[in-house]
Amino acid sequence: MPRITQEQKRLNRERIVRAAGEGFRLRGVDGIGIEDLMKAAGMTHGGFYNHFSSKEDLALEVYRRGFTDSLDALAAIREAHPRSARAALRDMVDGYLTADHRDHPETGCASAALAVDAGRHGATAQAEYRRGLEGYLGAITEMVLDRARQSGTELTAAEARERAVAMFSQMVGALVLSRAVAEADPGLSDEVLTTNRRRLRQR
Amino acid sequence: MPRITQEQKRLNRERIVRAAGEGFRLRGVDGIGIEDLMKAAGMTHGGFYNHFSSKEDLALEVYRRGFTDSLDALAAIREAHPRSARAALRDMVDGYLTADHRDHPETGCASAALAVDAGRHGATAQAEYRRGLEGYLGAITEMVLDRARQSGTELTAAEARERAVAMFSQMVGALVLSRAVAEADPGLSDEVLTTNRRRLRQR
DNA sequence: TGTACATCAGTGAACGCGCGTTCACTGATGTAC
DNA sequence: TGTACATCAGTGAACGCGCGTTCACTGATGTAC
Repeated sequence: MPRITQEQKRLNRERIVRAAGEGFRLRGVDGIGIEDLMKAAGMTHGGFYNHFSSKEDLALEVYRRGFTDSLDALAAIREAHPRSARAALRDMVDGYLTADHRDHPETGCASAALAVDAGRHGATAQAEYRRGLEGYLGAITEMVLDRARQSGTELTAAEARERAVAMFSQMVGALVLSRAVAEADPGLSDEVLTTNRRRLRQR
Repeated sequence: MPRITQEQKRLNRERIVRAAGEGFRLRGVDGIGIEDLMKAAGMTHGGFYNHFSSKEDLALEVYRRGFTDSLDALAAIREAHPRSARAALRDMVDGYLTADHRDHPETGCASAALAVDAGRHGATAQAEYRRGLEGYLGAITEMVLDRARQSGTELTAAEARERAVAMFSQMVGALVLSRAVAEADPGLSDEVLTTNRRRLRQR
């Protein structure tokens, strides 16, 4: 059957990256093999090296893309509330700290699912992760500034950034902790989500 | 040379658990092998199965012990400030969110280093993790209650628990994020630590 | 536009390595008398 | 208390499996004329 169209090749590569994005989030970079990833992408494992020079190379691509979906989602939330950054922030927090997000790391935030992996996989991986994190923090900072502006409150850019960093740290920690006990203690897991949602809403 | 004393066997087992505690925190349960762990414990790999029935069995032991050191440390902090829970809480946060703790996950908080692993390794692992987490949250809740009592403020147990959950979530998230970019962007990594330290101190 | 040939993406077998686990062996420890 | 024997913790080789990676092959695509 091969050879295939250049366009088809591009699509196939895309499917590998997507499958890896889900597999790595769910089971960790070390927790899933190339054969399984390629199977999930609908191919056999041999062709992998037509697209990537190594598994590590693929992991870097996944770290690089990891935040783009999240940033798109954030942008959509902001567009849905053009006149109220307060409402947008509330939607962001409420959407982030849900049972659904906890139960589906494979399609969720890269920051929470890949943070520990990135920390362990060296400076190159971290550099990609870092770019996404900065983008995310920057977007939240803007939202915090918008909210202050819209409510007529005084707020320096530095203070807004501080709030964004603290807010996002709490969001990530809450998601990670709720996942860590999700199967063993659903009640505690839910408590972590709802408590953090409520308290983050109070800011 | 073998056979050895029963007491010596107990000590050897302890060294394996300690080495695994550090190795798993640093490189993940899937990231380090039994040969390396046994070498770190000062033995050859063959004897491993005199102590544990499988690697998973060892991982459970590590999860089980993971929080005891942290809980001991917390108890020490509380004893150091018998009259001021406010000071104890400040010490806890300041000690947790340091560059030293970030740079040495192998001897640090199990919650932050093993959370993602525990989430991925099924209900048995999570059950052990959960016990430690509950202990930690319980201790922080008590400290928050003590602080309110000492300052003459009204505070329900439920409200104290909420504050403890939110506080610990933020601490874990901050540590995880700061580790995820530590090598690639030390400035950002430090910012995450200091910002969260400052904001947590304001509660 | 048609033809002839080079290219190359996917296939599936194979390689080599490391990992978790098993095993025969050793000899000091534990124990039964 | 002493002796004779069973036990069993550590050693290091070996096993089997899965993983990341390589490779010969195929045949449709891309391209040169």
